[in-house]
Amino acid sequence: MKLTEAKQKFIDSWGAFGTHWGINRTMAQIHALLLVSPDPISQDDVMEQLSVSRGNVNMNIRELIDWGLVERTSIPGERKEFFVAEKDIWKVATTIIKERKRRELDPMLKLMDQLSAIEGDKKDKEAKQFIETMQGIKRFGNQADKMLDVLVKADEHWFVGSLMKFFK
Amino acid sequence: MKLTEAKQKFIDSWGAFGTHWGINRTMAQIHALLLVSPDPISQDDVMEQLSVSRGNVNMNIRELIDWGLVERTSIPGERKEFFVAEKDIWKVATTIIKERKRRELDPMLKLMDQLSAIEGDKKDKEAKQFIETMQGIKRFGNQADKMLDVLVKADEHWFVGSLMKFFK
DNA sequence: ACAAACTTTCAATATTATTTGAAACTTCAG
DNA sequence: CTGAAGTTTCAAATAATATTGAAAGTTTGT
Repeated sequence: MKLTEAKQKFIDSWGAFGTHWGINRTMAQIHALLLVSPDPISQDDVMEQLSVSRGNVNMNIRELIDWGLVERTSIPGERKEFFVAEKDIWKVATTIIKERKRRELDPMLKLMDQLSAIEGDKKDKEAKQFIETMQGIKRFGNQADKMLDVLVKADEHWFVGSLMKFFK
Repeated sequence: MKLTEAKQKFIDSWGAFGTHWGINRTMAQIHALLLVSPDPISQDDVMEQLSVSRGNVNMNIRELIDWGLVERTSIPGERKEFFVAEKDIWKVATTIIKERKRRELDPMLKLMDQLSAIEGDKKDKEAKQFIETMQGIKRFGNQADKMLDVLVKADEHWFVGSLMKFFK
């Protein structure tokens, strides 16, 4: 396979992969493009290479920056803005974990707290089952939360070295 | 909060949560409904409680069964089929992890293998960076894969006991 | 074999999510 | 201050995805 073809395939697949995880295709594709671009690229570059509109590129790059996966940068002598993606996959992954935890897991756990505090007869089968389910999710979520916290704070080498041994 | 209200809130939130993770809203809602139903329920029950069509319920229940999260069951004396969800959240989570690993992570790693085997000059900056990125993803993915394998095979008690200590 | 009860399928339709593009806004050099 | 270069916004258009519902298929009891 030739480099250009491989790049295209990576961008397409990363985009498809994203859609399975609730990330919009274009955002994932822009991320992919930036991941395989050694040098900073501009909005116009992205527009051209992915054939998407200026507005779309602008919005999605903004979101990627918001996630902490992409940075603005400038090139001396150029008026335009350029962008680069974090290339270290460990950092990319921990950033994503951190953000999704904050945006989705944490609020979900807060909700479980509310929901397991319903008023009503604990003898009622429905109520009993409901409270148990909510608490089960809460307990599990808290464990996952703790685990991910440590994971995110850990250094890659420590993780790969000590922890991976643990994971056989 | 009253039980009925709490149930509804849970179903809605589980549905919204699902959409952020690439799972369609109705499928997640049906799952939620089954999670909080102590007894098996029929397609008609789901239709009524969620106000969705028979076809929709049928398709989404089928998919939930395919994922291993829901089971068909029958009630003596009843002609209809009834359904129950796995209630143990640990099992639910490991099932989902197993399935998504198989459906998404494994194929992605296979692709990375192909893509890091491009022909071309390793001196070329673009090619070098590309190969490095692909291998980085592959390495990370393999680690995650291994870790999730152990997690999935582990027993909850072992996990919570021994491993959680490790995760401070 | 018949028909009632129930389940499945899928083309048409509705809904939701994404994308466009042109106008408004900002920045900067001269 | 002016206008060219660049960026952002967002209502409208489009595309992707999910849902409906009626017809076809299946199972079961008599």
